[in-house]
Amino acid sequence: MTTDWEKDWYKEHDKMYVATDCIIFGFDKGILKLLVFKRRVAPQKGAYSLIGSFVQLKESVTEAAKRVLTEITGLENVFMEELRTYNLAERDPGYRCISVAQYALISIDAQDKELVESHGAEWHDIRQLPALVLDHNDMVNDALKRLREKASYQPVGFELLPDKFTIPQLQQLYEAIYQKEIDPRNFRKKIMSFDILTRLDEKDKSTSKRGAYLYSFNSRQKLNFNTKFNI
Amino acid sequence: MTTDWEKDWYKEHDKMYVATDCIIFGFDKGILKLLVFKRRVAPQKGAYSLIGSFVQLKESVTEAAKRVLTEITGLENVFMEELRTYNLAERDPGYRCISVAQYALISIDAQDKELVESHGAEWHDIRQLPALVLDHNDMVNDALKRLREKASYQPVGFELLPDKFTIPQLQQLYEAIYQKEIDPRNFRKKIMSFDILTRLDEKDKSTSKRGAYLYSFNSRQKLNFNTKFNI
DNA sequence: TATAATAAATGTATTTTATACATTAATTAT
DNA sequence: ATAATTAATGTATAAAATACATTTATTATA
Repeated sequence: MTTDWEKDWYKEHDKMYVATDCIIFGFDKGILKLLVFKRRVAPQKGAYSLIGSFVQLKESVTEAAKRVLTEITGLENVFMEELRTYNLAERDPGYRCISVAQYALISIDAQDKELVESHGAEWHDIRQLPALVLDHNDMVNDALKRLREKASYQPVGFELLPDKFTIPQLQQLYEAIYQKEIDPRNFRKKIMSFDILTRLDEKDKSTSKRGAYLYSFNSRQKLNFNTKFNI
Repeated sequence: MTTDWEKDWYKEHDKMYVATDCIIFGFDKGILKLLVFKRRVAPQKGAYSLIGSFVQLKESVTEAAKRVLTEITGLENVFMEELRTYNLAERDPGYRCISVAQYALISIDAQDKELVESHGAEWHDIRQLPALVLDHNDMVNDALKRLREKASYQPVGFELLPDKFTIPQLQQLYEAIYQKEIDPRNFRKKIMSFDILTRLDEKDKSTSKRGAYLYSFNSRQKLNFNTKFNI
């Protein structure tokens, strides 16, 4: 395919490390959380960081992120989307390394809790995060911003809930994403208008005597991209 | 900062080439255009590609993109935003190389036309693009999609117009971005409601006897992010 | 077994925004 | 003076967002 001449042309240029870091969101008891881990190896042993990995030559960046995510949470087929690259020449004091940040939404109760703990990973309230290494706090802030933007024009975040959830739980999730209160009548009306939820014949009575109906999420295929979703 | 032990830890991992490719949009005579260039060197000499460069160790990805953009168009301070990475292990048949795609919006009449031509770069109607090398056509399609999304929730694309422009020109731009006709009464009403344009005491009479008032764009600071911009 | 307590569920009126649509105005060329 | 041409404008209707209070189902307990 390429001639030797062409390969030489490539070789004139610089190579660098490419990493990927995962901003992993979860939602538990009304609180939006982030999975961070306490580094057990150098560099920066003992410091908090996002979960990440160097990208290997044989794998795509996406594959690298999924590899590390599965390794730590036991989950596969997780919703994950590229956020952006962090690419300043001096961002990593060790070597030149760019990082492709990706954010993931996972259902906390689907995770392999022991596996997570065995890797030194911890769930932290998004409003009270520790200082993270390098530019990882920037990544988290940018990911949160992206999540809010995305939620403003399409239903989002169902990946953060268990398979069966109640409308009040879904509302709590939106309140956690936006960090503001939402009117329950308007919220329900809006969500229902999208026709993406199926009401089950089951109730969750853990938070009220009356109980709230459980719903499951329909495939999102029918969603019109231009749907306005201002809540 | 880092110990030798830590440096060894880095060195266990793979390095790769990091490139950046620019999806450069322009707007000329009512037509949305893309700047592509005919490669004068291997690999793929003679083929069309986006304008791009390998990222050097001493520069950020953003700097690399601006370097090549200035080199080819003579422009500085161009609007440019990261689109996403293209990172499949097998995307480049030569060597492992990921590309950070960035899209730029430039005012065609501000470019250095001769410089552009001297680099073999050409403006092509976005609706009739030639086949581009590697995954560059994907990049263009994704960038167009992003541009449309962005335009749906905030005024965008003023960078594609000269400093002074008329409302009909601005409408043409939106029609080119969305590839559909827009009602001129509703368009004007909507644009004016944002309070981002200043009417000048000058008219452009190149397209009508009556002439259309020229406007300039106010700083976008006052824009509310949540502004709905469905046209 | 009646009552209190509690969160879930619902409806309506008002305001804002989007959409659809046709005429008049300013200017130049003839 | 008139014809030709694009720019500029307004209004009525439909759809969506917002603000707001009461009833319902259920359990615990008096």
